Amino acid sequence: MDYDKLADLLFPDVTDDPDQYESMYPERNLPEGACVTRLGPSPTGFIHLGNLFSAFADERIAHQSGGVFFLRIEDTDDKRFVEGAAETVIRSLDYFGISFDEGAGADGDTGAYGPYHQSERGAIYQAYVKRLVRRGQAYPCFMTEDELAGIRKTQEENKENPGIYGKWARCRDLSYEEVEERIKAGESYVIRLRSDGSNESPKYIKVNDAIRGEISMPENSMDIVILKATGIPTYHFAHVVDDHLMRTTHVVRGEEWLSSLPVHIELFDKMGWKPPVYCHTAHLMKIGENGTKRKLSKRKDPELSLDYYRKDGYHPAAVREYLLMLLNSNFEEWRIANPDIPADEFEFSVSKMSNSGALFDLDKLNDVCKDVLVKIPATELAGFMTKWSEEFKPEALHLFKGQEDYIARILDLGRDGKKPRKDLVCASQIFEFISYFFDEYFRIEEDLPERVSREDAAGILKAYLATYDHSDDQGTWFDKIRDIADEFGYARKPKDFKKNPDDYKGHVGDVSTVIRLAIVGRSQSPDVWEIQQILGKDRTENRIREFETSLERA
RNA sequence: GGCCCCGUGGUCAAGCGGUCUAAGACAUCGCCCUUUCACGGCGGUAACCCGGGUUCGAUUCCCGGCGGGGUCACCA
Repeated sequence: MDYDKLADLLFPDVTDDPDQYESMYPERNLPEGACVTRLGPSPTGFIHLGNLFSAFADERIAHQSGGVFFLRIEDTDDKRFVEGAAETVIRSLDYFGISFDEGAGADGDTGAYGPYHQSERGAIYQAYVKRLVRRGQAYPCFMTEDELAGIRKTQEENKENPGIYGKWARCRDLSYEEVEERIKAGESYVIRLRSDGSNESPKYIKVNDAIRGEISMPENSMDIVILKATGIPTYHFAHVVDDHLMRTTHVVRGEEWLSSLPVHIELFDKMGWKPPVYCHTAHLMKIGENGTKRKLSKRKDPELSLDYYRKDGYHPAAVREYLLMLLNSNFEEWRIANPDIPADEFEFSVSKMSNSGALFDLDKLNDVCKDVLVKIPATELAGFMTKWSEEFKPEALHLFKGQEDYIARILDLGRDGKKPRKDLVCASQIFEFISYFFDEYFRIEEDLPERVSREDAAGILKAYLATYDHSDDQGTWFDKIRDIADEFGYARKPKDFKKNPDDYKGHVGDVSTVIRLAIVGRSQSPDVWEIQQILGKDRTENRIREFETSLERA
């Protein structure tokens, strides 16, 4: 068979010498040890937690080493195309503080290694495929879908390995004439790799995965499709060509790719290129309905969607912190030792990445949020609340927009000192947490303490109002409450009550709870005196009065 | 089913042949602090999947089971 002739028949218009691309996209001029990574999302633009997880790793590996992190849109499947994918991806990741150095962008590509949309790289792929054909390492295949399905069926029945190899690769050795004839007849065809691997007695290949160490697998023996009937390459081929030409040094991807690694290794080998360092990450898991771990699925699990966290108003810095914890097992300990250093200064290491699937733990995320939010200045959080309500709680926007100073004072309640309060988790929770500051949301949510009668409560409030002086300092203020406790037969100090419970109706805590109830509508809140200072004299007195009259009325 | 990955408390995980009567964090329980809650402090419950080897000695190495996950497309 004259492969040159076959190559020209298949690709009459392709005249490019693929070697020209080697000089068009030379080795990157980077310092020793700098890594080049990439994110290659399909163009649905939908970024989920798994992508984010992987993107953090990519970003850290590149930026920590002084390398390059770029975005390549992998739109080789026209069925999945969505307009404006690059913008969506960039926006989603930017929200979490991840930025690209080059690649696909909202306003076109930047960088010298493009195009960064696979759909625009047709000429490059074709040139290399043509060369493969010329070398006899790839061939056209005319098998129809039905034929393929039939093969699979017999293979299954005979318990043979499924796939196109050996005798099943029926188009492997077609004559030039037959190929020419079938093309003329308008038959559609794909280009398959002519694999050198043996299906019966495969050699084993060893690959050093940066996360998993040495893994050994049977070599590839399948004549996989490298160019679809549409002339567009499959993922496998595009990955090999692109990551070589774009000079990617580290490929971070999910472990679902592990099983196609032999294909990629053979492809790199046939192309005469050195494969990148592979980093196969474990999947994020969740507990399924049957109580077992399973991969998070983007169709079934809302918590995989980034919008899920945006809706609840999880702060990006917290999500980032949490994901970093899952990504690198020693991050958490580092964080405990270095509570105030930016996360970027943590020395990320690929080898410390977990190789078993981590269960997503909302409790842990919430806890991380508390620690992260307590370090964010209140004014910044106030702005965050405005943005969040703009998108997810528009009916409450007026409470935040333009009110940032007021909100900041509220959010700062009890956050100073060496033991700051940590009650802020996420925007939706914060809204709920501070809702009593908004008159339209304020209401009495809980009952009086058990030890306080309705009459006593009304009396306590009356007495409180009578002695209330908005300019009292905190000490004076609470002394007055102790006096009221005394007056109504409650112990001035809880300890007195504990010692002699029969001498009192309760203790000062019960009395202050009544006041707290009047002011915030619930029995738990930050310091009431500070709340009153923010609320102001009038609103404070009004709330006391209103609760008192409501108690008397009933 | 073939192939591959993974297997330490409820969860995330240290451990890389003896220092393991197995660290830490979250969750949980109890106590302390305290006008409530939160914070903080102290303490408790709780784990090396099973069976064979190798070894003076296995959580750690090897093999076999078992369990979980992934993958076997002209999808990525």
